[in-house]
Amino acid sequence: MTEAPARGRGARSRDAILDTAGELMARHGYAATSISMISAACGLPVSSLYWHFGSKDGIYVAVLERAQTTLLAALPPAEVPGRDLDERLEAFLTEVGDAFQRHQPSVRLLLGLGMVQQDATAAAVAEVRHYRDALMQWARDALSCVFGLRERPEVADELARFTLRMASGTAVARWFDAGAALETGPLRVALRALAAHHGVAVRGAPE
Amino acid sequence: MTEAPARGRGARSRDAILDTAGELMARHGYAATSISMISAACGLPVSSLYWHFGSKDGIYVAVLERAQTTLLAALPPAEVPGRDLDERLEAFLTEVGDAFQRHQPSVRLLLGLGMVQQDATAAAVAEVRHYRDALMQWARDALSCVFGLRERPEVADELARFTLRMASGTAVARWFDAGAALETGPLRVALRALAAHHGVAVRGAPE
DNA sequence: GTCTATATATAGATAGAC
DNA sequence: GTCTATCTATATATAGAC
Repeated sequence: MTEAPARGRGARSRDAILDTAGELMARHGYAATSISMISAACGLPVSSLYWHFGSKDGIYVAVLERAQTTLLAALPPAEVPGRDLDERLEAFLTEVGDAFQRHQPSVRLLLGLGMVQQDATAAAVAEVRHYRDALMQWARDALSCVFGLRERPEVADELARFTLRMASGTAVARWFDAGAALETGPLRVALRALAAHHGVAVRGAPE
Repeated sequence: MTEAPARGRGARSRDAILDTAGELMARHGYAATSISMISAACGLPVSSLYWHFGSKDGIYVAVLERAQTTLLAALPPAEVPGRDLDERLEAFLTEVGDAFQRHQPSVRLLLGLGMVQQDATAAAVAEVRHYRDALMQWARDALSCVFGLRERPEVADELARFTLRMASGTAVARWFDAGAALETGPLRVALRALAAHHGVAVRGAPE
């Protein structure tokens, strides 16, 4: 969206800046991360940061943009494999749990916007909204595939919302208790029960 | 913990400072809220803020402390009323949903610490940990009462964790979509299913 | 594209009169 | 306890040589 990601000398600097900025912002938050901190951490002078991104907010937007791209690109296809519901549900939960585990910094970064949303640029907010929408749609599609909900979009919607909120809540828990993982076991039971509650055929009781 | 809350001239100022500081910090986050902003918003000079709280961090701790006290005091007794499981579960969910709705700023404030945790004082972190622990214990006790889990503490634990994570996730959702409420309907279905999954007697199928 | 040097504003915090 | 005035550090951002 901003520029091609892989080129000569300047592009490497660009990436280095985004790497360290992302790491620092994920750890300290946007407001608490200063340009000088980023400069010191990545070795390039402040003026270079401004040459590349124009402003602190520009860096922020670029960081979010990249985190979003990375995270969305890593999502598996919404066509969850598996011949029956149980296999697909298992595959879905494994994928979600893994992605959640692998992309901790991105998740943190994107969640963190909440605390600065009021001050953030329209561009930054839009970036995160887009990310959120894309994630939601993916979850909806994947769950629709898992439970066969092509005719019941509102159910797919509820299940997706449920799943994402549980994931967000777990991310929050991780702020206090590093190492908190997405509990896919209870989530599986809950999703099955919710589907069944809406009259979706769920071969075999949850227990 | 810091001083008596209701006295003459100075105490009113103290409260005014905490009110506006809490509001600003809940909206912008800790780092993005400056002493001068608070001073301007509440009318008292910066030196008064320092006289009362010593430092910006002191204000933060006091704000968290008060938010915690308020929130915990508002929690209903863990002895959830109701003659059968369904009545108690309903009462529990209503209470949680209401508290969640009523105390939005406190929740936001306490969640927000996550983003500054790395830099925050030990005192601030301890404050939030204590809050979190108290909330968790309350949920555990209440759910234990709802489902009759005195002999199954690990199940009560799982249900409480599940509930709190869902609540946290919903708080996050509210950052993007104001007006997002705790969906007690799906939560009820999920909790019943989880209890049943662990062999707890849950008279009547969830649907 | 990267560097040194710097402009300008505001941050957190204090001094001391009242 | 509250005020005005101020110290010092650091923030974002720019200028201009290389």
